[in-house]
Amino acid sequence: MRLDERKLRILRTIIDDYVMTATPIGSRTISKRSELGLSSATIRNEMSDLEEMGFLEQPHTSAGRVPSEKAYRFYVDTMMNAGALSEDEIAFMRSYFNARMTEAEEVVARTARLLSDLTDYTSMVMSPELNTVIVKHVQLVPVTPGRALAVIVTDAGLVRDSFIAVPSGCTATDLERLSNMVTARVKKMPLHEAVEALNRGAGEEMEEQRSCFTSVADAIAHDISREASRGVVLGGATNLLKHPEYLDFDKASSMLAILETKEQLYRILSKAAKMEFTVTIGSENELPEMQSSSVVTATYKISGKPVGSFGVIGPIRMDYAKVVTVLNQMGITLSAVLTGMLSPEDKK
Amino acid sequence: MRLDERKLRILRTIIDDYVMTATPIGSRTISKRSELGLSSATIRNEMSDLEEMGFLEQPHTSAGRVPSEKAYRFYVDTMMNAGALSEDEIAFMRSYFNARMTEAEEVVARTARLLSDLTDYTSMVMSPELNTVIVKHVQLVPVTPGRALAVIVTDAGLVRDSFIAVPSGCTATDLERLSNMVTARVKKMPLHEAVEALNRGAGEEMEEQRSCFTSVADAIAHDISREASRGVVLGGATNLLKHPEYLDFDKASSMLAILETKEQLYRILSKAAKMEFTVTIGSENELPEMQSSSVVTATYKISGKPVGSFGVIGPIRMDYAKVVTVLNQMGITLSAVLTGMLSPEDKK
DNA sequence: GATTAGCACTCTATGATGACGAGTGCTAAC
DNA sequence: GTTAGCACTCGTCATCATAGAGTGCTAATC
Repeated sequence: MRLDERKLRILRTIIDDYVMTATPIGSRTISKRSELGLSSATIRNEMSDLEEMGFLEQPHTSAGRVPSEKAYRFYVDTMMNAGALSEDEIAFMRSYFNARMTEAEEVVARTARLLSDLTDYTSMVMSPELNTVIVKHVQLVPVTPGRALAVIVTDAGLVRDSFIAVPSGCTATDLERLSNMVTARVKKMPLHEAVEALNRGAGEEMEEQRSCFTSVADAIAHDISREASRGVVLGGATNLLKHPEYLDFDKASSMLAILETKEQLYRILSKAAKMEFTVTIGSENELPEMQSSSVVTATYKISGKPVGSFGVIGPIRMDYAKVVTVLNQMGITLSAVLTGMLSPEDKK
Repeated sequence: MRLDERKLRILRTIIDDYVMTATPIGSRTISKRSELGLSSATIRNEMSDLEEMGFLEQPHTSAGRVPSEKAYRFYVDTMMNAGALSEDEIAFMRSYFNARMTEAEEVVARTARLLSDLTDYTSMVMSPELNTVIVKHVQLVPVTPGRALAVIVTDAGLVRDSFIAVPSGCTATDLERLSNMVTARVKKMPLHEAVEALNRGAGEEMEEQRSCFTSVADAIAHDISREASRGVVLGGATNLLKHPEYLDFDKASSMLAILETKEQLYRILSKAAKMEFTVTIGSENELPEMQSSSVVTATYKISGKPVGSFGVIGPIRMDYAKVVTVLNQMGITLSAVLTGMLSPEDKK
């Protein structure tokens, strides 16, 4: 059977309508709504065909029909035209990030909020991945006699810090000298290489600071490994409850549990970070608990280099066109904001 | 009417039972459960009295009875014996905080998790309040030519940092000098005084670094004001859904919305931080959305100085005795962990 | 040949009805 | 003061009938 122009228009109308109303669509509704000027009987025949082809499903005999996952997949792949946001909307998005923001974490949090507000779905944003980023400078700041703060500055201008223990005999001057030594050691290395370099052990040149040295190495390694659990920020988790598909108690509950632990989300976003866009519909998701939801993701960049991803989670009946449009614009805006914020002097 | 020993025992049995089962308790149940050896008819009379006194309520004529808010209040104030956790449980709690943790934020996150796991309610933990804490040292770390990281070290060993903009002409040495100047200026001041001192403007001694100086002041002020939104960590938000009182959709939804924004929680915890313990039952809560829930909070200390609070949120039908016991022990453990972590050499 | 009107059929949602059971309050007996 | 007994209340649950939405099929129409 061929999927001719008329069938396409009918399918699109059904999808659009169902995305809005979340109730099965009957032939009469389509007959009135679409501009085809066909009677409900004709539509019925077409819908019957579409069902046979796997694009529609009937919850039960006397209900209307509902788009299948295959229909959404088809819609996303070939029918959807992802428009652009209006000037006003883009301006609004920009204005959401004000100049006062100084930390990447803050930008990430705002992004999550904005995404969930704009789409009415739940959003998730992975904070920038720094492994590919290059160490520029390490500074040890004395805190109490026994401890110091290790600040690791990277080329993109992002910063990681963590506490380390130092021998209590260490003076501020010692730390200063140690900072310089460590910096000399790891300068221009990507983070993970820097860890290795430090683990390789202290050279003879810093015999007496050996224990400090290993502390720094440990701290960095620890910091990187911890990233998994802290790297995802959620927005609008309660938006889930706005959609009738989550009225089912167990569904809502298991979904919220997944959102809460964040580890799964981190996995999803990490995987998605490899592609500019991903749309994962229902059973295409790996997690069983997510197979009645859909996930759309996009990536963002700093100075042209992809460093993280973000996305929304919602029911399979999702307004994919709108979501893709918003995510697309958000990727552009977010990349610009981060690039501008972190390296104001080298906007390319 | 007097509240004699027998009435007390009956009331306690009803509360205990209701906390477990969440279903109204009938006279027959009590007659069997309690060791008083009384018939259901007698219990009925007593329950009728208790209802007249305002301790019990009937959802409808032919249901059992349910403790009123007044009953819980009375229970918490006079009947409850907050036991202690067993050695094993305390050991478990301790083991949850391992030695590798270096940042207060991480301890806070673990605490939230642990609290919600132990109680089955939703927990919230406010991260340490540093306003009362004294500035010890300010260090500026160069990041990119145009910006630096201002690290503020306090006497308790806690650290705040934020980015600031600096004139691009500034060299590392300039920053080093500036660090020393700023430190000299604000040393031994509480954070908010330090802000004022910095706002008062640069002295003549640092004419040329004036703009840096105000940047630092701004950054600190900004940092403090931002505390409200980032200072609360949630644990086990989905635990809410475990309790039948939140089966009502609107209730669950509005509650989750409150949890999500966190600002209200910050307000609650700030207020509660003034008292060692608080128990707020149902309509005693200020927020209308929370009047069908209860909140129990406690505080924690660093080196004997109260610096923050934490608590749980659950249905009015809460196991107050257990919650208070857990919070109490958690306060002790958390204080010890933080004190030990941040100033290992001055455990008092 | 495509389209449509008409109609029988299916299935859900809704609301009414009645039996059941849990629990109470009261009275009279112990 | 306590308890057995009983009538009464009220919510829950299952049953049943009805209305309405939607379909598939057939026959008539364009």
